[in-house]
Amino acid sequence: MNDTTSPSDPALLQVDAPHRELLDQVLDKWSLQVLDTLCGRPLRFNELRREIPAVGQKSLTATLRRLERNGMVERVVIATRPVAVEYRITPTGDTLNELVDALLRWTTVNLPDVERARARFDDDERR
Amino acid sequence: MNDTTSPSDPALLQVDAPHRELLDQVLDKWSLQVLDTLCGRPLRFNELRREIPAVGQKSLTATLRRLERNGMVERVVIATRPVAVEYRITPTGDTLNELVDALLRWTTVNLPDVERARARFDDDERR
DNA sequence: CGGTATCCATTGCGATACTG
DNA sequence: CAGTATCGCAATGGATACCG
Repeated sequence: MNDTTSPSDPALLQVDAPHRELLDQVLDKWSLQVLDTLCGRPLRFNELRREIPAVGQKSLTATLRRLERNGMVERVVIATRPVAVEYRITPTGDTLNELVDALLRWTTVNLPDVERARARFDDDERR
Repeated sequence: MNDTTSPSDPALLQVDAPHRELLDQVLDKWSLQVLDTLCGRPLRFNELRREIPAVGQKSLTATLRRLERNGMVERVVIATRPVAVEYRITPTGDTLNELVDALLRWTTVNLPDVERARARFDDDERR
């Protein structure tokens, strides 16, 4: 109806397209939570772990490195002893986070519909 | 600055939350492309395969079933012989697709920044 | 504290063969 | 045509141990 949302070029979503690769690197399993948790206040590595209890150390490190490489978070080393490391979201990361919030709002709005659809589907499968 | 985008409740993104589970089921590797390809015109199973060459038969079937179960696409069986099956996006699926387009626009806008960030990161790693 | 290195179980997914 | 079934490999990611 409104066509402010229309690019929809399927080519950009193909697995080898750079646009798609970026989405994969930045919307993966843990990135959503890291981005959202980091939004507003910077956190240290272990603080972040506590905020996201389900993530393993290895995965969190990998996620942070990937987000840093893509310019979504900034890694700040504070040279105390032992070292402290602070992660903070970048302006670009913030714009991404707004879209993540939009996704979250979408789930909130549509979850009831979805659950009805699931119930119908599972019921039809039974017979 | 504008707070029309602010729910940002981290709990909703936790791995076990229903909101998060929905996102996972509907934004996975192949769903984005299927949704986008189906947007506008319904397609048959093999037409869809041709539109998304990289997807295997098994994965496409699984993706379509999942999307159907969540009410994002509708599966219409046309009783010819041999049978024809048509997949079409639902109104709910359409609202999701608009968000996918927003993500795509985001990558288009930010890809230059991202590539600079990557170059800087990779360069710093070298030394 | 903030990681890296290693091992190992699970999962994802393509290729292939077969069916109503 | 539109799937289902089975196999096998590669990658994901958790658990654990160790380090500057």
